Amino acid sequence: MGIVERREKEKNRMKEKIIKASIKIFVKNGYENTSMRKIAQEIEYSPTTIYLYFKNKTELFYHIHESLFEKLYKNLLSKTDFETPIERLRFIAKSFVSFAINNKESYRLLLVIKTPSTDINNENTWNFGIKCLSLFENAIDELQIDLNGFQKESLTFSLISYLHGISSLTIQERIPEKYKSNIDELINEAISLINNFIQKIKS
Amino acid sequence: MGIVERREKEKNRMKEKIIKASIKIFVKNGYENTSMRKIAQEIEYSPTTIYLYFKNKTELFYHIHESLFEKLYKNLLSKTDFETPIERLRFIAKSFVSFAINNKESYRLLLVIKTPSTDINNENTWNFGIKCLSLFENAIDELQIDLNGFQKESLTFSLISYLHGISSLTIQERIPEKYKSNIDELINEAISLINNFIQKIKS
DNA sequence: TGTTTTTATTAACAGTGTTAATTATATTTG
DNA sequence: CAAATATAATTAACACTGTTAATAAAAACA
Repeated sequence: MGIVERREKEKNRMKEKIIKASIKIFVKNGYENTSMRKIAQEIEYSPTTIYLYFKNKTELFYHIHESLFEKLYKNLLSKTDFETPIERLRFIAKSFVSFAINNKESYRLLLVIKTPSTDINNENTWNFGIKCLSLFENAIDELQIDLNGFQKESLTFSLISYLHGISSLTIQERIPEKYKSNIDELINEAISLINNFIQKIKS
Repeated sequence: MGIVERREKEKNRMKEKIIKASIKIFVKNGYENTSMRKIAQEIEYSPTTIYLYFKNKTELFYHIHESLFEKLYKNLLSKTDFETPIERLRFIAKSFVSFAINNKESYRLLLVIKTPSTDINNENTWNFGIKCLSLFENAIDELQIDLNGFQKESLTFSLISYLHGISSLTIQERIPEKYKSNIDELINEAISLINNFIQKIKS
C-alpha cells in the first residue's frame, strides 16, 4: 500500500507547510491581525484549502501555540551547566523574560492573548507548556531546601507569576516611564525575593 | 448665547450616552467582540453617528479605559483605616487581585489586551492609572523603611508585576490545574516576599 | 476507459471598521 | 414668516474578516 503511505506523507507535508506559514504570519501580525486569507496567500493556495487540513483558525492556532512553547523551552534549556543550583534558577528566570522581550508577539500568543478556545487549556494539549513549568519546578527542587511543608507548586507559581508580570507589563507597554527600570535588576530582585522567602520558610 | 451652551450640553450628554453604552458592551464582550454596530444598537442610533462624537473605535476605547481605571481606583480605596501600614498594603494588594478576578473583562481591557493605539500609552492619558500606581507607592512609603538607596519605584513595580502576574494568569486561564492554589495564600506570599525583601535591604 | 474518491477552488453569507454622499433637522439671516 | 445656512443623522458603499456549500479539477481504482 505505497500509495496510501505517500498520500499520508503528502498530507502531513501540507499540514507542515500551513503551520510554517501560519507561524510566520501569526508572529508577524498577532492573532487578531492574522487572517486565513493571508496564510493562504503565503502558501499560494486558496483560503478554503486550509480548512481541509485544520478545522478552523482556533485549531490551527493550537499547533502554532505548541510550537512556540517548544521554542521557549529550548531557550530555557540553552545552557545546562551551572556552578550552583541558584545560578540555574537565575538563568532560567532571565531566559524567560529575555524570550518575552525579544519575541514579543510570540510571547503574546503564548501567554497574553485570550485563548480563542477552551480546548487549548486542556492539559493534554499543553505538552511543552508543562515542560517549561517543570523546568522551573525542578530548578527550585534542586535548591534542596526543606520547604517545611510548604507547597513546592505554590512557590513555582509565585515565581512564574512574577516573571510573567514583569514580561507582560513590559511588552504590552503598560508601564509609565518612571517605573521602567533595568529589567536585569528586576529579575535579580525576583530571585532575591524567592530566595528570601525560602530563607524564611527554613527558619 | 444660551443656544450654543445648550448644544454643547447636548453634545456632552450624547458623548456620555455613547460611553455608557460602550462600557456595557466592551465589558460584556471584550475589545475584539465589541463592534460599533452593537454599540449603535444599544443607544438606538445608526453606527456612523458614533463617528460624529469619537474619531474611531480606538479613541472611544480610551475613554472606557480611563473610566475602568477609575473603578479600580475606587476599589483600592474602599477601605482607608488600618491598624498598621503593612495591613494597608495587604488590603490594596488583595483588592487589586480581587478586582481582576471579579471583573475579568474589565481587567483585560485595562491591563491585558494589546493597546489598540500607542496614544493610550501617553502619560497624560493615564490619569487614574497613575493614581492606582501611586496608591501602591504610598503604601510602601508608609512602611517607613529605610530602602538604603534602593529605588522605591523599583520595589513598587516589583509588587505590581507580581500581582499582575497572578491576576492575568488566573483570569486568562493559563494555569494548569496542579498550580491552581488558593489565591489568598498567593497574595499573602506576595506580601511576604516583599516584606522579606525589605528586611534584607534593611540589614 | 469509465467510475469513484480525494483535493482544491469559486461563490456566497453575515459580520467588521470606516468613509463619502445624502437626507433630515435646527439655527440664523433676509 | 420664508429662505439660506449650518448641524446632525442616516444610508450606501468599500475592503476586509471566518467559514460553509456548491462546484471544478485531479488522482486512484475498477
